[in-house]
Amino acid sequence: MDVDQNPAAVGELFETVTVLMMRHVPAPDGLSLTAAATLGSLQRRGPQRITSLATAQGVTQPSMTQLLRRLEDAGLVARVADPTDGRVVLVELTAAGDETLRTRWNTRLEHLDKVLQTLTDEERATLQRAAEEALPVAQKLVHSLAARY
Amino acid sequence: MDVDQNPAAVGELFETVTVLMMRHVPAPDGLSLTAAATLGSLQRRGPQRITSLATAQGVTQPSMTQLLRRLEDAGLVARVADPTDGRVVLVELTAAGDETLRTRWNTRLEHLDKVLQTLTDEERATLQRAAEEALPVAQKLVHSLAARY
DNA sequence: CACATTACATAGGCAACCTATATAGATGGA
DNA sequence: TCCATCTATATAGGTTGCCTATGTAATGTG
Repeated sequence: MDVDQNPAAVGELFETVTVLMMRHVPAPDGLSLTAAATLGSLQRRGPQRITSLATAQGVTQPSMTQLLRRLEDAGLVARVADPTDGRVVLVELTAAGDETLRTRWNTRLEHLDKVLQTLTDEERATLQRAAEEALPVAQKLVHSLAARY
Repeated sequence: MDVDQNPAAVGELFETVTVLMMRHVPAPDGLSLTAAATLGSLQRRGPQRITSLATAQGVTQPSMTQLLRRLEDAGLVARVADPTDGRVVLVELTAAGDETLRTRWNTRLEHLDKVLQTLTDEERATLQRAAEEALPVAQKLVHSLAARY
């Protein structure tokens, strides 16, 4: 198969996947994309300051402050003072936040799985194979892009 | 490579791609995901009624009415009376809407391409190959899900 | 010690979704 | 024909999540 057969395939696939995930896979906990990604970052990297979280998610600091207030009201994150700098507020994931994130992931994965059942075995295998090849590359991409902080 | 090595690879890839597209690829025209997808539907399938567009995009009819008012104010769509049914409003893409959609696609593709340049040649080839395999399957998925109307 | 810088919070506004409801046209039966 | 009902869209009012502009407290610096 010629590699240059469809140079826009990556773009088309990415747009298609985005529509699929945003429109057709529910977020049962009502978490927005930014909220879920922020919790995910706290889960993977531990407590972080608000400005860092804002930069990593590509939103302004006031937006992140507001989002974190909602997440704190919901008991999913907690604010901790930074002992070395009185201006800084460190945000950490609570046990409830961790649990919510795990449940969200499971629920979305189950739903996606159900959606994938409408495909043939062969189509599913194709998708599986392609995903396993592409995943590390895509993760490297997002990681390098989110690392501006 | 074992197909069952990472059963959640599809889910992880799809979440990763969604974050990449929603957070790191700009929408220069300020079109929301729903707005762009609605214009795309009008471009591919021609004039449609408001209720159909709402169902296809998974939003309520009032939300679609409101979105279309904004798009109409921006000159991207036009309302046409249905000669056979006085209640119905058919919505069609204007020339400006068509142009906006093409520009959006090109801009986003260019940006994505720039982002992909941070990868090695080999990684890009892997992504390209995987995308070409997965694209038809993903398109079939979204099409069957959006076809509830 | 005064002044700039940094980290976060607050205020006010807009976009894009929602539910509930109103209105105009179509349709079907007495 | 006429009235009731259904259908397609519009309107009203509320929430979330983003924005810019600005305020405040802590830190660093000449």
